[in-house]
Amino acid sequence: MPRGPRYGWRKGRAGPCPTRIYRFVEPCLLLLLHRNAAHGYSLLEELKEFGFAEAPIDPSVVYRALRDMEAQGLVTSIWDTTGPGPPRRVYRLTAQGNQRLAWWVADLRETQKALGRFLKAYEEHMREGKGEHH
Amino acid sequence: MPRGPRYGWRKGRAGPCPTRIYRFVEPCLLLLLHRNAAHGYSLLEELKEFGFAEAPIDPSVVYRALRDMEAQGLVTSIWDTTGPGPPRRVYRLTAQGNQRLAWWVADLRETQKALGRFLKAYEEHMREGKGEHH
DNA sequence: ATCTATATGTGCAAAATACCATTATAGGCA
DNA sequence: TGCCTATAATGGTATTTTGCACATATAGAT
Repeated sequence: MPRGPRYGWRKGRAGPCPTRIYRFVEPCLLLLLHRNAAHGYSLLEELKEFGFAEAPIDPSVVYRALRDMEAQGLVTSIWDTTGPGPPRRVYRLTAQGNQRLAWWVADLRETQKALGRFLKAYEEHMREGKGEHH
Repeated sequence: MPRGPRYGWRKGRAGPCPTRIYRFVEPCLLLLLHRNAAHGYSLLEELKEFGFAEAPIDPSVVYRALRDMEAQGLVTSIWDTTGPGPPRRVYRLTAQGNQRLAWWVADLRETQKALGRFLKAYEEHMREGKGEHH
């Protein structure tokens, strides 16, 4: 709802899609690749499972994330020229990527707790103060 | 734990403190000011309640957030020269700030849900696949 | 006189993201 | 053939948020 130069980024968006969490695409991609090797374009579709359907993510963000992750050794890629259409870069998770996913999960669980603390504090305050501020 | 140029921002920090959530200081400040009018330096202490103790926030972030919020009409400020030490800028919530807080709460509840979906997907996948990736 | 706590700021660089545009392959169709 | 669409990957750049270092000022304590 709020407007102004800070909300949202450009086009009435509430924030970075969809969770307001820094680099949230990375853990999502790691989890998807833990399930199966895949190429960027198909991952773009699979991401919708995590809320990237309501607030669609830009393809460039996904492709860049994948290349960054490869530079960090979290994934490896090979070109797949079989099948029709342009060649696809198929990514596969590494052992390092597996560790990074575990690290992300621990980190996101902390984030969830902090979020819970804030919302609980809000609700308790509102129960007492009846929504009025002085 | 992970290293590399992307983790953390500068000094082994995991991310923007402490929740990995964009602009998380703003809703925290709005809630604190909903409870009571206060000045920046005291808010800096009160923020620890929301997890800014383990990963201390830089004062400049708080002061900047307060001035930005004033520019947006979410808070008003007056100089308080009574009492010892340098003058303090005391902030008070406006009706708009009250609305913005409600908006933030709704937004953060969505974030919490998305986070829950991701963590649930992770746990379910791990229960089936026994942590091994192909 | 110097040190510390209180209190508020400024300037700058790094990182994440949105938005826009480009390149390329292949199939369908008028 | 020429045009359109889907698939697939990538590059450039402005905006936003944040971290970090630094500057300034008042007042009490040693």
